[in-house]
Amino acid sequence: MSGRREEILDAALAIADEHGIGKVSMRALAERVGVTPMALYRHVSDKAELLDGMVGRLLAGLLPPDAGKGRAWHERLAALGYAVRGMARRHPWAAQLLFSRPAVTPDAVRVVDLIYTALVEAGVPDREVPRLERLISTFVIGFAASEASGRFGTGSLDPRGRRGRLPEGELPGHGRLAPWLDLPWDLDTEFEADLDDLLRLIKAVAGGRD
Amino acid sequence: MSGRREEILDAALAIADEHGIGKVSMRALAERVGVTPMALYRHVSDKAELLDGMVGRLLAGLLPPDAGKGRAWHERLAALGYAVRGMARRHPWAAQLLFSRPAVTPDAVRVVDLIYTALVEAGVPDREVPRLERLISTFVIGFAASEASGRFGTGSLDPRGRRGRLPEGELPGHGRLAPWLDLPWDLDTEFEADLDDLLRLIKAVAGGRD
DNA sequence: ACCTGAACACCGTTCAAGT
DNA sequence: ACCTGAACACCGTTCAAGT
Repeated sequence: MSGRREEILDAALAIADEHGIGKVSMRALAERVGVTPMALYRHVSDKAELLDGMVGRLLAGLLPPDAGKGRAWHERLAALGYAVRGMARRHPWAAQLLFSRPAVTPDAVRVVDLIYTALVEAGVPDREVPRLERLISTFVIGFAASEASGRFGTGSLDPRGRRGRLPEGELPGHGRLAPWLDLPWDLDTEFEADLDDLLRLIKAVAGGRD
Repeated sequence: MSGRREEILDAALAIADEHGIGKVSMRALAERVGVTPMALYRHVSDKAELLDGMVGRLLAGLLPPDAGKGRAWHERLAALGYAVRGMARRHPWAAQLLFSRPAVTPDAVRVVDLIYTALVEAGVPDREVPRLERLISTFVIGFAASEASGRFGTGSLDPRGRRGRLPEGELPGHGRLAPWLDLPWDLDTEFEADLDDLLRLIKAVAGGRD
């Protein structure tokens, strides 16, 4: 509709990408658009609605143009997973926001529908499909948010520091796994292995019951 | 150490539980403690450090006093999962914060160690244990955060509203699953089923390779 | 050691007024 | 229809000063 609203969302995305979501204020945004803060409220009802609009923009870019036609269900699911993670890496501020609101915009519903149809095609019983969709999307968004926020740490340094803080013997697990915890690890291959495991889980639900 | 710091954290938790995390400001906190805002900086270096301290408090209450001695690995994992979800239900503001910082406090490391030892006992190959720990904790925290923030919607009303927004035929998945989407659903049994599926996944990794 | 007062550089949002 | 100015009720944090 209004080209002004799109211009405002463009500017908000630019600020978030350049300086972090914390710098996206109505005042800073207004200055970037070249207008008074109050003028924004003509095109956006709220700051919350502004953030929703920003997330909506990213969701719109998530779907493959052909919806993955001609590819197997597990390829379509994996592609979507990689797309979400890639989006979170390009826009680290976005992952946290995905947790805050239900998927009600048209683009978000389309993404959910893509997962539904893939799960149905995989042979998951109809009544289990919505639950598995939430399981998968929760994990994928959670992984993206963890990565973006630094919850996964940086690798080799962290575990070493952790073991140092508590007395030996109080952390038997860390002690036994020490050789693996000291190794640098790669989130790309980890995410790949996680998606593999989730596909296996889907197949188990598809084949194991009903 | 300083009893003053504990008093400050108590007050911050009380404000967050009563009025939401958004009302936890240095100024409001100071007033509740009965002191000037600046006095807080003697006991807390930062607002970020204050939030870390609040999360630390909750993590300390998460571990079973006996570390689950005498119970099977899958019982210990499930108990921890329910504990995390319960915590997020009592303190809805906390789940989002768990995503923001790596688990480096002593209590957080103890929780990670509990999962490590359970996975080792389950027969998961050592080198896969850290990855599976991250997979499980990411899902559990993600579920808790989704529930606390309303990402999962409220049930019956939401899917009906969703389908209405897009033309028929554009959402084949929603169309097929309509009977299940209109049903009210229960997050308690959903979380139980999810944990079951994750335990199955763990067993598959434990038995299937290496 | 512990706390205060005043100040700086910010917020989101309302409301009446301008063109 | 669209934008502005001034104002209200807030923020986190620094810094010099008090006891």
